[in-house]
Amino acid sequence: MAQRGRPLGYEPDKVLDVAMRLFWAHGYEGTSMSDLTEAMGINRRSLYAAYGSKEGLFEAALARYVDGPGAFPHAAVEKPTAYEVAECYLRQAVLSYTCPELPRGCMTVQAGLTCSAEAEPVRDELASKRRLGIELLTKRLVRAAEEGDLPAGADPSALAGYLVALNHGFSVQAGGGITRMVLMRFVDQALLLWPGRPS
Amino acid sequence: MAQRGRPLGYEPDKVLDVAMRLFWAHGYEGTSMSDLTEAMGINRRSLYAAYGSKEGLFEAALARYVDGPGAFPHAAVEKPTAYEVAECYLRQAVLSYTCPELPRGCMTVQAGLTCSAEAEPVRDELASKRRLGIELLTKRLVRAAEEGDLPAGADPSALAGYLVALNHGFSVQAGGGITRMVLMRFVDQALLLWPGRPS
DNA sequence: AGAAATAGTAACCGATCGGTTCGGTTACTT
DNA sequence: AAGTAACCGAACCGATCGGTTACTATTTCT
Repeated sequence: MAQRGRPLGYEPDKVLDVAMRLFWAHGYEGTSMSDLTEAMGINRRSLYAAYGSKEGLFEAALARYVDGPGAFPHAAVEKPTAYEVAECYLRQAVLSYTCPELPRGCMTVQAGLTCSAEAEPVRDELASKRRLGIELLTKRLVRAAEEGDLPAGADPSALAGYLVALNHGFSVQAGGGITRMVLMRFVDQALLLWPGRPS
Repeated sequence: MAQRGRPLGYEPDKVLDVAMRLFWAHGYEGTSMSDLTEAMGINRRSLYAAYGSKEGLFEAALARYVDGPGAFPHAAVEKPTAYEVAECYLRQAVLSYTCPELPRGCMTVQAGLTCSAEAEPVRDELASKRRLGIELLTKRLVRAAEEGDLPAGADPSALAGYLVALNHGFSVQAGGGITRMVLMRFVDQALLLWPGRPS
């Protein structure tokens, strides 16, 4: 049973990528439907047929982000030692947030920290995504503590929150124009302080 | 020469405080003129007579913020040792960002990380204010290094950027609903790692 | 060939955006 | 009493907001 009716006139992955970049760079409320349809090269009606609403499109774009440019934390927690997890997490964050081909910063931070009352569901969804990041690192560092990979008495969940705070701070700074080279020096500094390292 | 004509029907400090809180909680573009006039309890005309434009009002509100709730970095850099500077800076940040009587987070982070093209001057002004925070801490830590208050070889400017990144990350997390108690544990963790401390 | 299904386009919807202008009123100084 | 300045609500500006209606175009199935 082949597909019936007129085939799509655009490539879904490509136009969703365009939407992701717009929301990432200008935020949910800072991006208008006209901005989107113009940049995506598709008609308003086609967009609504595919995603139902602006919020629906945003959710699809956000999903694409966390599965693409924002997926590096999942790679980081695969590293064999806690130090390597922290190093990979922070360095990949800075590399991603200052990639010349992408908007600056982390989409989950940049796209909607605050908003009008109408967009609160979007803001809350972003906050929820950020909390998932803390949980991901917490689980990994709890395991590290069990494996004796952290100094005795170190608090895995506090360390996870600390790393994520640094990450989000780098997003803010990258969005504000701080360069990759400078941010990487901040990372070097943080890694020098990692527990168990000579200080 | 005393004042002539009818006196102001509102208290400038109080209505500006209301505007500050609105911009802080909902961002520059997430706050409409109708939101502002309604909450401030003054007429649209009076608002334009006093501040000229929405952007003018925002600038006044932002100035009030950095001179009020956002002034704690200036107190922190007065502390006698680098460690006390860091401790005061981070703890006051978390206390301020989770104050029950105020919007969550730091206004310079929350009020406009991203925006539509029309509001770029506001976004850039906020980024500029954040850069001033890095400079303030850098100057203080350079002095600390000169005084032998930091381990030999420590990089004052990188440490400053690191502290500010943590600060901004705490703002993001506070805005996302992480509680004061939890954030303070993240601060404890960061302070345990401060260079020169036993790890 | 023709019906069914899906995607296309453009014009249009009411609501709201930031900002302005309108009289007309009120309060204080000289 | 005269003059000055700030108050008020409301109506209005063009533009844009997110979302929809009516209609046309292209494909596959029967």
